[in-house]
Amino acid sequence: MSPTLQDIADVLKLSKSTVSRALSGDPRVAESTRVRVSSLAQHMGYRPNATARALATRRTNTIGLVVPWAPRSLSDPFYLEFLGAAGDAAMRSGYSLFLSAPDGDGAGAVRAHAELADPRRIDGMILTEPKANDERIALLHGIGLPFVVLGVASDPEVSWISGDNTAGAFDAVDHLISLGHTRIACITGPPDQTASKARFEGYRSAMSGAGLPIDRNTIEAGDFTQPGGHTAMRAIIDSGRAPSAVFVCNDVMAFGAMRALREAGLAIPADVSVVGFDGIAMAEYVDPPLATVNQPIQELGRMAVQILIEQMSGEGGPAHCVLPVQYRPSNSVGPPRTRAEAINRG
Amino acid sequence: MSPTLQDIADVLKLSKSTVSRALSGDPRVAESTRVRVSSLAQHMGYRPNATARALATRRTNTIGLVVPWAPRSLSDPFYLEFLGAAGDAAMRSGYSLFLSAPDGDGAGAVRAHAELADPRRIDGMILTEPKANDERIALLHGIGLPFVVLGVASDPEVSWISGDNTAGAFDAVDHLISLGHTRIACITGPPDQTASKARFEGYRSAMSGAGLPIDRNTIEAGDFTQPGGHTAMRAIIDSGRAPSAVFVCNDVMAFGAMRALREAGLAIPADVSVVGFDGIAMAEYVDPPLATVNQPIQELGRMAVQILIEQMSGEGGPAHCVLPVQYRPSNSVGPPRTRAEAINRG
DNA sequence: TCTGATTGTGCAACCGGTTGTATCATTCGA
DNA sequence: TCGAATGATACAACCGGTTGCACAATCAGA
Repeated sequence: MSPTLQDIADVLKLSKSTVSRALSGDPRVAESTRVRVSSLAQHMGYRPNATARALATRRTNTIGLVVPWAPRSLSDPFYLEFLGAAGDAAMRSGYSLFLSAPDGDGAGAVRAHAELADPRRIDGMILTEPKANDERIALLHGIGLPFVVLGVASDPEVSWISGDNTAGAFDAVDHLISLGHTRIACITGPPDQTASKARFEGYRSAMSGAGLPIDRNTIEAGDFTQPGGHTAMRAIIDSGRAPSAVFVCNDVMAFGAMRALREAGLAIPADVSVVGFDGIAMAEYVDPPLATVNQPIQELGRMAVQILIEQMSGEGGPAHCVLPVQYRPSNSVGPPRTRAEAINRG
Repeated sequence: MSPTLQDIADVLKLSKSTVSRALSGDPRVAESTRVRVSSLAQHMGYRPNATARALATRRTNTIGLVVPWAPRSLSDPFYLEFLGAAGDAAMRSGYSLFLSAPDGDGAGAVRAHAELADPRRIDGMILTEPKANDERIALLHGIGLPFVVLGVASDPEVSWISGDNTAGAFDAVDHLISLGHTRIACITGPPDQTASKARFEGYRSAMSGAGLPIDRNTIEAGDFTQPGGHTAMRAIIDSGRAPSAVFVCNDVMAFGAMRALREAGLAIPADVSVVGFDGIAMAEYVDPPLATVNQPIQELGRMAVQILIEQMSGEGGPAHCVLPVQYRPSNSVGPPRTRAEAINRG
């Protein structure tokens, strides 16, 4: 058993309250006592029991994070990077990370949030993949637990942080348009997620801004996974006239789409240009390197923790934070092939 | 504030001990009382305070997991998948996951383990990326915290679980040899990690089993990251005679190596065959699809939790578990090009 | 010498559960 | 009718910290 405050107090013939105060730097204890206590504590290898402290202070110094693991997150490096950055930032601020990985999207996820939030294991929570009318947000509001959403929440009372989805998507699609593409497909994420909508909105706005029509046959909903991107791309190819470019709402789906294009004998970018979204490390390592919209993933993780800590301290109102993203062109995009265009038009 | 046992007791004019026993199904409370208590608890939305319970029972029902985030883990989907599976398995067994993501490999990581283990926040720990004489293992042993290692530990007292690194590497290299390759390079992981050594041993054993010499110039140590694989492959290419195949000790490095090969104008697999290790989802989506050794990643996660739970229950001795892996050929490997061989020999 | 700060420490309650043991009211056998 | 066995519940200690308040000791000023 590791030593307790009482053990130290016994040795020094002090009370445990004095020992507690000495270790916490309370100015009321004499300097000499503080020195004796802290050196003995050091020597005995004393470490405060986090559970007992949490019970007494009603603060756990722990942040909860729920990463739904199906179907998306498990296969998406975006989350690991976010997780790592958030965990690191939390640690630097004296917080730990409590992770829950429910294997479902619906009721299971809601239950997971409740089981994390309600037994007061955590002081605050980071919520990922928000949906339009998200049950989980209502739940946390009801419990009164501070939280921050990774993504955009419609309720102005809710704090959130997000990359600039719409602007990033706009820039990417605008670049395609500037290269001369007119038939630009789009593979979206799950329609109920706010990030999907925002990115699609950027696409839509760039297209209509250039006076380009949107062909329903070139819009497919994916699920943010490689197989999802693959299936969606295949559906677009099979639907008839192939587009000369495709904007995919995340990198992982873009990888699936690239594979579908290769399988169909279409060259990238000669036949079809591909752009992704997120800027995960892997984008630079596929062939050709994937043009994508760089999100400041680590910054998102750090800021999410920072905002959450502010929320937990009770100061200030809800924070809404949009971080700039940067479109990064690469060899997966190029001008449309005139010949292909001609064939398509024919 | 959510209601406590005392609140329920007050309403029903019972003592909190009776309420506690009623809710835990103690046979000593009358059936009628149990019904009254549990229906009121339900109605009031009672949820036991996990902290208080942990303090009283000295069990936190929590498993700690330290994922060092630099340089490797952040960029490696292997860990996210493992994490998800472990988290899910833990949840099903009534445990939660405590995550720590120190940003360093050395002292920082040791400290992170200590800070997680010592304040008795957790009942057990999963330790990743073991090294030859791992300080962290000694630390946990000293504290007396049950733990399981993801990877092989040399101390027979320590429980561990691992894919069959040596056999997997052997099979992969043996396949290359059977295709006619004789100059086979190897990009290893960090030399101090046991997984690196075991995989290299499989490589070495396949080579010597076939009577093939190992050229020092074709062995490079990487760091399990894409850039690391890229740098290592470039070093091998620059060292003089290019190999006709390369065995890379994890998939992520293999992606980096593939890029280096492309940059050097070498075709895969026509000029150089490439094999990875891990079997992450992304391996199927690069071009050409990467031949790799499939690890049962989710199974590893589940089993790690299971073994740990056994350790925590105190039953039985240490468990050592090797899960079979499966070499999966793909288009990134092919027979050596005769012409290239001829040039190389010349 | 007495009063009143000032300083350093101890006491005890509290956080919200769990659990060993005592108490009380029945019911049963003799 | 009495004592013992049984069943249901209450009491109180405990887990290991934190914290409000009381109290003792020291010291300066009157």
